[in-house]
Amino acid sequence: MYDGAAMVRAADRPSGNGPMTLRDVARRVGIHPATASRALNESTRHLVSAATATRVTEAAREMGYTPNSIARSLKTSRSLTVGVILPDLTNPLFPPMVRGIEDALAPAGFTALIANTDNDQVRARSVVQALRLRQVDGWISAVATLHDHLFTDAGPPLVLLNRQDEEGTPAVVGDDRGGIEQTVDHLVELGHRRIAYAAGPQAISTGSARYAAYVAVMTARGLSLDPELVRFGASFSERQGARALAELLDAGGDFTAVMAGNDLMALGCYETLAERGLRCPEDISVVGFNDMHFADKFAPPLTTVRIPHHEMGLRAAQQLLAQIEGATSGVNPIVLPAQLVVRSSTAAPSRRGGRRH
Amino acid sequence: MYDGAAMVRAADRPSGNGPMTLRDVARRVGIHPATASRALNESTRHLVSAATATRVTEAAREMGYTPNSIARSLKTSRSLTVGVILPDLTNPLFPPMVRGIEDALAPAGFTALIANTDNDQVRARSVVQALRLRQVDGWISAVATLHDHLFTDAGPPLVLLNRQDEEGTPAVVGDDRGGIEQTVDHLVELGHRRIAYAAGPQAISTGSARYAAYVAVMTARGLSLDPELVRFGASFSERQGARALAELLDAGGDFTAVMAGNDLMALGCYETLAERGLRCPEDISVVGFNDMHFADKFAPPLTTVRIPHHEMGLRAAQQLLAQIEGATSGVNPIVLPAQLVVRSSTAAPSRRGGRRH
DNA sequence: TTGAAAGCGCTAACAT
DNA sequence: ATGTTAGCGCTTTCAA
Repeated sequence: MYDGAAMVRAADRPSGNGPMTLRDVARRVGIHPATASRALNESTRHLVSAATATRVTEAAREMGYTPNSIARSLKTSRSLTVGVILPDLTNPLFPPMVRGIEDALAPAGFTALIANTDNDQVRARSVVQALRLRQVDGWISAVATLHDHLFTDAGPPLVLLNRQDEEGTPAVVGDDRGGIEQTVDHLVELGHRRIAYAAGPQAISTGSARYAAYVAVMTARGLSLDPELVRFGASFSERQGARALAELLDAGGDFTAVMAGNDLMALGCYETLAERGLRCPEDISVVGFNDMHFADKFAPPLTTVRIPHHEMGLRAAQQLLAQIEGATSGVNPIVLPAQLVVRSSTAAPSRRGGRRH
Repeated sequence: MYDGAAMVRAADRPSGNGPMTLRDVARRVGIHPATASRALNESTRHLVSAATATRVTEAAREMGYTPNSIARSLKTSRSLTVGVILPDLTNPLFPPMVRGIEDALAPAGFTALIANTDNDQVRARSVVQALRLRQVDGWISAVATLHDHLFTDAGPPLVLLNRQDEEGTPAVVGDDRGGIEQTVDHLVELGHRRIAYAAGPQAISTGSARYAAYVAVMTARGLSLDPELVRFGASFSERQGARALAELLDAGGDFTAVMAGNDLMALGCYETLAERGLRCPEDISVVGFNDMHFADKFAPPLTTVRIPHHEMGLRAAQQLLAQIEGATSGVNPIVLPAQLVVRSSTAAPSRRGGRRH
């Protein structure tokens, strides 16, 4: 029989003097640690008599016992952690997604380990490595670069967030096509016909998807697709947005509205317009993408496409949890609806039918 | 002798089929796992012959061995993780701090576990509990509420970030007093005399510290401290900033400038001004605090006090690491310099010597 | 300098 | 329904 039938030394801490351990609880109740373990775990509680179950839970509570998750992980080889790889936490796009991820993970007892790559391949490798050492049970990645194989070598499951790859990796994305459609239609309704596109980097899936959507929708609406109406940014940044619009203006495409790859690029467009003495929206309308935090606070408040960031994080985490549980991925990718938010950066083109610079 | 003298079965994986283990490496080299452990760990490498050291490191690299940090943690009772408690990740104040924390932690092999409290006491308890279960080796807390005792029960060390308590807990903060001083002097130089204060919540240390600094500096400069020049917000939010300024205007204090508790509140002030048909800075100058991301993009670009967010995170993490190593805390709190950034939300008061509403 | 043995705290297979 | 046994992978005395 287990040695602790008669017990309770001073302060219920028969063993050492560290934190409470399962043995301590078991000894207090006069049972075997394994039984205590069964009583304390939801999934095995039914293996134990109701009476002992309550006695154990009670004792654990009284003694302030908290299970050692490290020991549990070692035994079960599950860390109950998920690695979340982000290009840049300071981009306001991501915090709401992180919140969504945490909200989905917490009820399942999982914790997110957040890591920034800083848009740097080298740093990306090192953070992934660091998290791999921590034995994460799964990955959520929002890093930008296509075709990376950081995770694929037979590691734990991966879900992509706000991006897709070409190998059918499970992914949760916003409806880029729908957002662009609404944007073009909004501009057309205002009277715009020549609509320029300051595209994001084409190596990033959202960049290429949105550009493809622009091409498709413009074509479908019978609008001009002149090459001088499109310029590409090398990254989703203000600087690249500013540069792209500057090039568009220099190309003389004679447009009355410009759609930017995302909100940061739209902000860059604002800068270029200011530099050139052009007004938004009077001279040129600007539309962003993402409806990031504070998009309504800029000058002028930005018309942009809202994608449900929080829900995207939520769904990505749920999808990942399902895979960790062994589910095979269902519909893929999961596409969440986009919604145009009209603010003050778009208006009917000026009477003169074009801008001057 | 250890059983693995003759070894190397297929694929160097004599043991099961999971990931490489220390035993596998040892077996490959023909030594005892303990020796391999010593060879692989920086701090014990000197206990082992240079020859074996290289052979082991070599083998480990070739075999793609990565140590199981869970097992290591169980043995050493150190998780090499730090819990970071934030009120709200979506507040642009925090991502740069998080980056600073990560930058300090990574070289030491530590990982940050980020948790949001959402400004909610209940949620705070639950996230702290969740991280406690993960056996974090230390805490960094930027949560707002004073006098909370979430951590104090003899747990691992705690460093406060961007806040202080009254018990001398190690803390890293910005120089609120210096920032306010520069702000007041800037406004005075522009010609302002009646300067209102839309204060942050006084239960939060930054809120009360900045308000106290306002009182002290105004007094020192011989400026009016009329009660109708001060209103308090219940939180550091746009809504509360808007409300505070509305109340100030209604109180008729006849001021020409308003200092806000932080940038978010300053943004709220913008809203109220717009609602009342007042212009910034022509009618009323506005100053924020923090120089958060995009403060330069608002309408008008916000004059505000920059505090070194990244460095604050860095220093907090360094301080924490030192304590984890057993160091006793040195100078406390660590106060990092603030710097007024003048943009376009401040200007000389209008000729008429006051605002009208 | 290396090997042997023990054990961190927990859970799971097996036995009763 | 409960106890026994073993072991997750590692580090750390202790001995040789």
